[in-house]
Parts: sequence; C-alpha cells; structure tokens
Amino acid sequence: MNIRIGELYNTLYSHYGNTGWWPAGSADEIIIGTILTQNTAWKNVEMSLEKLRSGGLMDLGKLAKADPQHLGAMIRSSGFYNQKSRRLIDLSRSILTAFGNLEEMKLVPLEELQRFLAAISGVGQETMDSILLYALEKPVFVVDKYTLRILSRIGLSGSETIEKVKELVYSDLGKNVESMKNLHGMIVFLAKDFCKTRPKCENCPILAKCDHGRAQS
DNA sequence: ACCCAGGTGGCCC
DNA sequence: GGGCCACATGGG
Repeated sequence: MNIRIGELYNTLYSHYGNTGWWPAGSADEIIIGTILTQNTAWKNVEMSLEKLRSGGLMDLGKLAKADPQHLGAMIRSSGFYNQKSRRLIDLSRSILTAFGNLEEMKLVPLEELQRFLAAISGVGQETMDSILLYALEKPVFVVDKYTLRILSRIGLSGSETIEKVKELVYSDLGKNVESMKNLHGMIVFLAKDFCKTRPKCENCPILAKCDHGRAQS
C-alpha cells in the first residue's frame, strides 16, 4: 500500500489529461453501452451502437417498446445478444416505469437508486456503478477488471475487495464526480494502451510503479 | 485453432 | 465466501 491513489491520478493525468469519459452522446447511450460492453470488446459494441443510432433505437423509450428479436439482430456484434436484448428492454421499462425519465431519476437519492438497480437482472456491480457515475452523475467509483489488474500490477491491491478499492479512492480523491469519472477513464486508456492481459510495457506511464518495470530494472 | 474482451446470474459446495 | 458454467460475436 505504498502507492496512493492521488499519486496514480497525477501520473496518469500528466499523460492523458481530461479523457472526457464516458464516450457517448447522451445518458441513454451510456446506459445502453454499459449493458452491451459486458465481457465484450468495445470495438464490437461500437458497431452495435452505430446500428442503434441509425435505426433510431438509441433511446430508452424506444427500447422499452422494441421487439426482442429485432433488437437482438441490431446488437448481434456485441455477443450474448439474446440475453442483452431482453435485459435492455427490461431495464428500459423498469427505469421509465419507476422514474418517468432520466432527469427525474437523477434527482433520486443514491441509496434508493442502488436498491432499484440491484434488483434488475443483468445489472451487476460494475454495470450499476457505471450507470450511477456516468449516466446519473452520482459519486460512485467504478472498479472493473482493468482497475483490479492495474492496481494489482502496481502492488496496491491484488486481493483487495472492490469495496476496499472504492474506499481508498474516496479517502484519497474525495467523493468528486469529475475526478472519479476521469480516473476511471484514464485507467481504461492505460489498459487499452499498455495493460492488457498480455501487456505492452514500452513507454507505459506507470512502468516505474509497476511490477513489470521493477523486474526489468 | 486458439485466446481474449470494461460481466452477470445460476448452481454448487 | 469462492469455483464453474452458459451466454456469443469479432479481432489478434
């Protein structure tokens, strides 16, 4: 635990700056993306998003009334398309029934939103946190596989639970929505550039803090 | 011909 | 609490 989250933030910030994460044109698109990207390469998700956009379905109201088979065909490239189609329709219906629209949903207290989302099939821990932070602007840090892998490689986590990682972020960065959005965004960039399962460590901005860099030097 | 990708839920122990 | 499985496509 010799590396602080704040230190990691600063190192990544000097390399990536403001990432503007999550990449989407609307809160609806963010929510749709969180479901589609589950265990799926983002490239495959982008193809689906383009089809939804051109098909006029990038909208929770439209999805709530969509035909599962038709929607499944539109999101085929994202994999698990039967599951994801049904889950997108269910999620859209549940949100609109409970809150009317996303602007109203944003006004609801965090704890109530967490109870609501946890009860929806297809919304697990990471999907819930991504929706809360990026679509609803709630101060919740998103811990995904990238985050755990990177923290593990710089010796911070490894066996830490997701809750512990979150607490560390909150105590070091404060519960600041913009900081948490960007930290997760920078982690995504770092992971895609350098820190995949088979890492490419050349010019990695955190190499000096990482097992891989220390082992080589 | 494998292995991997920003997960989730069900079932078992 | 953890291990295993199904869900499925597209790219390396």
